[in-house]
Amino acid sequence: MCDDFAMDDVAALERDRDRLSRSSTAERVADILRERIAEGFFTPGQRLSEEAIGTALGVSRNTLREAFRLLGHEGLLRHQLNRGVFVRVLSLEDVTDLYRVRRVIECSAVRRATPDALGPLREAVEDGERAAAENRWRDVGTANLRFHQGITRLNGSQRLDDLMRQLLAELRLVFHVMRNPRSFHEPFVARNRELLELMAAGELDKAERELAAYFDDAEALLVEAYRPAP
Amino acid sequence: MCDDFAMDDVAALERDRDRLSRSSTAERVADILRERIAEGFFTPGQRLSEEAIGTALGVSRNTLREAFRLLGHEGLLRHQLNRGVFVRVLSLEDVTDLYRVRRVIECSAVRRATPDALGPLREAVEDGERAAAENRWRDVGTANLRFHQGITRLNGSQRLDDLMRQLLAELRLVFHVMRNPRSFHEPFVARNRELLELMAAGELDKAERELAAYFDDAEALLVEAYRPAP
DNA sequence: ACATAAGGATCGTTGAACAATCCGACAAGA
DNA sequence: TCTTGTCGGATTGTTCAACGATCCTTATGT
Repeated sequence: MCDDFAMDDVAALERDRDRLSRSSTAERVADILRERIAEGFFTPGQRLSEEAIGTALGVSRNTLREAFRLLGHEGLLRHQLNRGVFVRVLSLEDVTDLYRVRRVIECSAVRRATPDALGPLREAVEDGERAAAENRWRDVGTANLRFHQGITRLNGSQRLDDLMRQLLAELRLVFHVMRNPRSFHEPFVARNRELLELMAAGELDKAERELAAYFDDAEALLVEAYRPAP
Repeated sequence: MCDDFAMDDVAALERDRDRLSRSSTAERVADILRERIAEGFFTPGQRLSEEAIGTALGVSRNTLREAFRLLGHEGLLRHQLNRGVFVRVLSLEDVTDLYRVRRVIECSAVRRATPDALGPLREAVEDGERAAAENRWRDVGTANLRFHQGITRLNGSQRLDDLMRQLLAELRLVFHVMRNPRSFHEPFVARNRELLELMAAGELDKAERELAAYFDDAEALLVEAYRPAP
């Protein structure tokens, strides 16, 4: 009888799991498009045709339009009335603003670092170092984004985590335009390690100053080289 | 001839301005709904019926669904699959997170205050004081929100301004649930004045500490009294 | 009282249709 | 040759009708 109750309980939980993953078609289409943009399949400036994509994905235009609206607020798409939807091309001002926000959020986060919260950051740093040693620069970039998402999480705010996820997705659009990702990722592998060790040692003021300098350098490097199509 | 060119130039620019303000019906519907939520016409927890609102506004359900998607990301609406769209009810955790974000953003902003940038803040403080003297507590709340949007603007970041606009709209949902807005606005009229004067005097460290204490107090007051419907 | 089935309301999606807008190609005029 | 105007085609934005799926409420049976 106690065993019977446990079996029913487990079955009910499995049904709940099924419900958690249900989503509307519009949301699933948005997921697909989000991934395709992140991996560079759809490139900055490209127009997303309702007709073509609706046909390719086997969904109606209305559903696709809902999906486009879902992505609009994430800074990935730009709607132009009567002309369609385009993958965003970030301006130099956008890049500058991205870094301004990152300074505010990530420098605040670093001041809250405790050694027991650094596990995921350590992992990202190690993954980045490994990928760099093997010349996998795309993977270095990915590990770097994880490192910064991890820093943000030190703030302990869901909203800031969500915002940073979006900012890093936008930044990825910037990198898609760049010709040589190695030059933007390579210098920062060692600096991520340095930041991590400063935080682990509790030298939080120093970590914050180092992170601010890091952003100054990263921004200058990017602004110097970023050439969005006009 | 040189005069003719100048006249044509001006006329072309005016036409561009007309184009700037054109928007799709879905966007205009979202604007209307956003205002109606902000003013409390649609209240937290209320379900927004596609049928009823579509009929009332004279737009099709598809257009309305697009408008709902536009508002979803602003934290004003909550989609529930197969059950409809509801005006968000913020949880206590939401309130706590809102204040966490505000501390990060607004305390960073205060450190950047310069006397020549304080005009709009001064105006908001004065409007708030005037409204309080006349017992217009809703207007006090509005002036308070303007003051804080003004603080955020000191960061000089469009993205942070947009984020704060959204956070303050969410906070307004919290106030709609509260029974006595006066008790939440009154103590902060004088504290806004104090913050303003500290910034004007260049005492930025002190202003930042005062703002952090302000948020601790405001959050505690709100968390103590906020009772969202279950 | 509890469980089950049925009915109604509504959401999610599809597809067709039409009006409006935009862009490109081409022709005409200076 | 360059500029302007016109037209046609492509596409977007919106509406409408329809249908299946889901959820909630109500009714019925045990």
